Amino acid sequence: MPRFITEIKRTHSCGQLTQDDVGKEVVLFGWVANRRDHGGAVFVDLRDRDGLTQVVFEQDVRPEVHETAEKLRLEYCIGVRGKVVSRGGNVNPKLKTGQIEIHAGDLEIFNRSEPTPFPVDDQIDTAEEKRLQYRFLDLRRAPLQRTLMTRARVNHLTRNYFTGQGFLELETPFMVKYTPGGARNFLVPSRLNAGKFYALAESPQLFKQLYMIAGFDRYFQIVRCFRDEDLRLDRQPEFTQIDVEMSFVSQDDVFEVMEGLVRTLWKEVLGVDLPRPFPRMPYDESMARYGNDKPDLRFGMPHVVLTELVRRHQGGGVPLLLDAVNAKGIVKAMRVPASANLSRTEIDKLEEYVKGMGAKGLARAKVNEGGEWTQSPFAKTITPALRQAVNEACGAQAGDLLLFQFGKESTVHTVMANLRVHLAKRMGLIPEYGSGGQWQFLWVVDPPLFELDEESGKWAAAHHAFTRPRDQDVQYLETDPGRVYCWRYDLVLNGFEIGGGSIRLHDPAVQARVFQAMGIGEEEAESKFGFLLDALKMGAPPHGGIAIGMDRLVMLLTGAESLRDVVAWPKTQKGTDLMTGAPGDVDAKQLRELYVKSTHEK
RNA sequence: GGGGUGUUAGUUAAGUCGGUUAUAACGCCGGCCUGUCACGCCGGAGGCCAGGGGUUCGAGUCCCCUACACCCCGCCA
Repeated sequence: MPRFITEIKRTHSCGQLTQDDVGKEVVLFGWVANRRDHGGAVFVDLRDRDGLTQVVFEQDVRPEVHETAEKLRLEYCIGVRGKVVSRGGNVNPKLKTGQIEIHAGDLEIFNRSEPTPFPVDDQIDTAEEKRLQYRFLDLRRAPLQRTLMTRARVNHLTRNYFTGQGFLELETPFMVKYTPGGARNFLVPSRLNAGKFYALAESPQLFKQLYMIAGFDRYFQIVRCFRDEDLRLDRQPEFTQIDVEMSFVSQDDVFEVMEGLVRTLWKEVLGVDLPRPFPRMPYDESMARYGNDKPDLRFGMPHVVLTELVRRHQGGGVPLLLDAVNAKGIVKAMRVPASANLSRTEIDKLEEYVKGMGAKGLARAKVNEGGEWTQSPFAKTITPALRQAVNEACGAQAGDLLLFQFGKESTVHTVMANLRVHLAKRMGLIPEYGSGGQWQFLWVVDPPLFELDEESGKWAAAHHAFTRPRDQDVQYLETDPGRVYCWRYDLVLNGFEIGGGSIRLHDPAVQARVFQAMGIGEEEAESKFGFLLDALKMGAPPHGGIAIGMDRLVMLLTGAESLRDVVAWPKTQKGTDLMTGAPGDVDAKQLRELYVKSTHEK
């Protein structure tokens, strides 16, 4: 009897055969996705990454093969040889291959399978903990296979696109020098240099700039990055960036190249034509209207900043608001349309929700026909003038609910930003994936170069120290650093930051003034970034670039609910790998070789 | 570091007001079945109710602690 694999080669995939193949002798390899044993005939749905094909084993055609087929169980890995037969009027419309079936003449069981800890089917309702523990089985399921195949396609299309645009795919080191500030680094102890450490690169940032200075002109890389920060739904400790840098470019040039990439991906993967150019919004407007720099523009409910209004009305009879304004805080409101129809209980729940984010409470006002407020802590004391002004500013109609936050600026923004998204979900304003849902791309541009560090009172680089300030703002570097805006940009899609970059500061003289403003002395700058500062002095070209969060992009592209669904081997929220058990203990000997001693007490 | 949700059979869930033998579906095991495709029928096995402590005559159920998973704040230039 001939042997599968060595003598009998696979001829087709399980998603390939159609009516046109009827009569062919074919060989399929795959896994038993389902079996239906009717005694004299056994039906098996054979699965590979391409699809399902029904295979029939009949007792009175090949008794010995049928006998083996009776032993088949779910997830057995098998090879089948047989004839493609039309199913005539008995087609299965749910299957791509539903017009045909295979009448098996030969069968080999490559490997049996123990009962799997959860069903390997398309309906994923297994606890994620179990899925991550048996990730290889989870990945056998069609939805995850489709996602990873899309991811592979994104990789391929990206390489094609950039190569076609004259970019060079160049590599950068993972093991780099530790630099304080920014994201926390994973550290790698050096065996050959006692007491010294490498850091795993949080991005190729400085190296890609050095490629520009070296003259490579156009660089891209699909590269793994590492950051030892707390995890989120859209954050993994190791993640992949589509990293890009270009010489002799303006912000518009960068946008054009990147919009071209994104448009290509959406067209090729989804068949969607994205409008061009992508809209842009100044950073300050984004903060004011949406409370963060990554607004989801698929729905409205913008914030209304009332700080000036309250100031003008000297509090308008509401001491709390006046206090907030006098303490350099801000006041924001959001109009929730009457249609939301929030119950008292629901609003109380919202209050608990915002308190979890540091809010002191959730002031509210129900607007009635006359524009008066009810169910509001402000109702009794607020002056009609301020009330009317607020109603007008918010565009409040009878039946609407106004929600307020006031106090520390950053808290107000965070709370209101999350509240807006929370309510939109509750109100069903966010289109579901595949429902003709919109793709709201947005460039958030023109942010301040510095932000005030609340603890130290010092100006710190809002992004990194090598972002180019706007030429007209350079004059304020010494006198009013908060007034200096810069060539920094984020690409936002549906409320997720999927990329960010900047035009770099290539002028060493301005660079020195930026460090000065941040309180970084020449010596400190030299020790941290000496090599880059040297390089900037030796004919550095004007340059800029961007990095796209590839995992996030694929997550949104595929409608996945979490980064973990687009990363083949993800970590849990505590950074562990439930399959391998990483991170784990190491031998004392290894630690000694690395000059490392743990201070952890068990 | 903080706030929230959850943990019951291999899986997904139910379990009322604290009450005596903890249910169901799917899966698994045995048997029957030649047109199923969520196959069907008959029979069966399967439980440290996450772990620990407490309240109680009595705890899956109430309280406290811990662990793990998930969501969020902080953090992530």
